[in-house]
Amino acid sequence: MTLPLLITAKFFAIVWHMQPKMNDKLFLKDPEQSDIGKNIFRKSIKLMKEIGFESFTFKKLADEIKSTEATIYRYFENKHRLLNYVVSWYWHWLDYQVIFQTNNLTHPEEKLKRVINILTWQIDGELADDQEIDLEDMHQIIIRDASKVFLTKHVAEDNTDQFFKPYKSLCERISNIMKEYNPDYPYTKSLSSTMVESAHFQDFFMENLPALTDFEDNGKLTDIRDYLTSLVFSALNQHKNQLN
Amino acid sequence: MTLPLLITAKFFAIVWHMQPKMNDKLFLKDPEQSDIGKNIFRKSIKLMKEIGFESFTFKKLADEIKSTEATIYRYFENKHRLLNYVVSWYWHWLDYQVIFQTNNLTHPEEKLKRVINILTWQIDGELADDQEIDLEDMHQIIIRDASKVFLTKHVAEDNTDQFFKPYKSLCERISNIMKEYNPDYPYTKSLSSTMVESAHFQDFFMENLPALTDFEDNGKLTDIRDYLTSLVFSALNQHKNQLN
DNA sequence: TACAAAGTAATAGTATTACTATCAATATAA
DNA sequence: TTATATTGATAGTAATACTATTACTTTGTA
Repeated sequence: MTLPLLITAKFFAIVWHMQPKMNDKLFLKDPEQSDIGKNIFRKSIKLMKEIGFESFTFKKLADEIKSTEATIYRYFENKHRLLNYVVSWYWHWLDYQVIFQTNNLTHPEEKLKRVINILTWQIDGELADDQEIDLEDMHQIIIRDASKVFLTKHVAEDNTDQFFKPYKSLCERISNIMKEYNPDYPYTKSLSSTMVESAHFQDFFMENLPALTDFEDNGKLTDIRDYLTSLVFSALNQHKNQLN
Repeated sequence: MTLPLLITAKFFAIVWHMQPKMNDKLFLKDPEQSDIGKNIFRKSIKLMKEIGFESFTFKKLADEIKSTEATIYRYFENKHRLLNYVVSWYWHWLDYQVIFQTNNLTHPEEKLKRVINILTWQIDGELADDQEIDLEDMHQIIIRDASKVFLTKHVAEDNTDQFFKPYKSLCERISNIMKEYNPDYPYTKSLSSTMVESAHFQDFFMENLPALTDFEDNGKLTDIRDYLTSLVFSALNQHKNQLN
C-alpha cells in the first residue's frame, strides 16, 4: 500500500499516459486495448501530418499499418471521429501539462506565463518525450486540423456526446487562473479560448501566411509568446483595480 | 461624361458589386458572366449553409439549380475552389465595407471601433441589402467554413496563386489603422488577424459551445463587440507613449 | 482436453463521390 | 451564313466510405 518515495515527473507522465480517460463514444473499440489499436492511433498521426486530413483515408492508413479498412472501421466509425479522438487526446495531454507545470507556482501571473509557454509548445523535455506518440507531428496536426472537429454542421450532437469536454476543461482551467489574477475581468472564458486559438493560428500564419503576422519563422516561437503575453496581460490589467 | 450629383451609398454598392475583381484562378469560367454562373454562386451559399460544407456536393448543387454536375465543373474545379471563391468574395466585400465606412472618419479610434462593428456584423442596412446574395447565409458560412480554405496541406500553392489576397488586404488595412492609432505597437498584423478570427470564433462558440465564451446567444452581438474593443484597445494602449 | 463463445481478420461486396469524356442541341458572334 | 461557344444529357471511371459474410484464432469454462 505504500507508494515509492520518489515519484519522478516521467514516471507520473507514463502512469498518466497509461490511463487517459478518453470519451468512449469517440471509438467503437478502445484503441488502447490492443496493439493494432495503438498502431492505428500512432500511424494515423504520422499519416495525417504527412498528407493532410482531407487526403487521409482509412484505406491508406490500413496499408500503412499493414492491415485492412474493415479492421480500422471496427475501432473508429469514420475518419472524423478518429481526428476527434486524436484532438481530444491532445487536449487531455495539454490540460495535464498545465496542471502539472502550474502546480507548484504561487502567483497567477507566473501560472499564466507558464500556460502561454505550454500553448506555444515550450514543453518540459522529459514530459514531452513520449515513447509511443510523436508529439511534434501531433502538434502540427493540431495547428492545422484541430478546429475542424467542431467547425461542422453536427457540432451540437458532438457537443451533447461531450466530445469537446477536454478542450472546455483546458479553457476553464486557464479562465480560472485569469480570475485568480484579476477577479474583475469580465471576459476570462473568451480570453482563454482566444488565447488558445491564437497560439495555433499565429503559428500557422507564421509558417504559411507570414503577411498575417509580425513574426519570422526562425524556428523559435519567442515572438508569439511575447505577443500573447502582451495581449493577455494588457487585457487583464485594464480592468484590474488600480490599487492592487 | 458628367456624373449624377447625388451618388447614394446603395448605388455605389451596386456598382462595386458589378465589378468585384475576383482572382481568375479561382474559377475555370467566370460565374459572373452568365445567369447559370450567378445561380451557382447564389445557390451554393444557400446549400452550404443548409447542409454544411462537408456534406455539400456538386451533384446536390446541380439538382438545386436544375442543371448537371458537368455544368458546374465547367465553372469550378472542385468544391474547395468554390468555397474559396465564396470566401474571397466575402473578404472583398468586407474590405470594401471597411474602406467605405471608415472613409470619412478622422480619428483612428473611431475607425477601429467601426471595424469591430463591421466584423461583428453590424453593417449598414443599405449596403447589406444585396439583391442577389443572401448575406446572412454568407456570414454563417464564413463563421463556420472560412478558415478551411487555408487550413489545408496545399496552402502554399494556393498562396502562390494569391487566393488569400483579399483576406490579407483586409488585415493590412486594419493593421494600418492600428499603426495610425499607435505607431509604437509592434504586433499590428497579428492583432488584426487575431481580431478577425476571434470575431468569428467567439460568434461560433456563443451559438454552439457557450462554455468557451462569456456571452449569451441573445441575438445581439453587443458583448462580443465590447470584448473585442476592450481587447484591442488595451493591447494598443499598453505600448502607447503615455504623454500622448 | 475439449468445445462453445467471443473476438479478429480477410475478402468481397455496394453506394456515393469526384470527377472526365462524348456528343447533340442551342444560342451567339463574326 | 458559318464558325464558335455554351449547355444538357448520358455515360463512364476511379476512389472513397462504408457493410456483410465468412473463415480463423483466442479465450473461458466443464
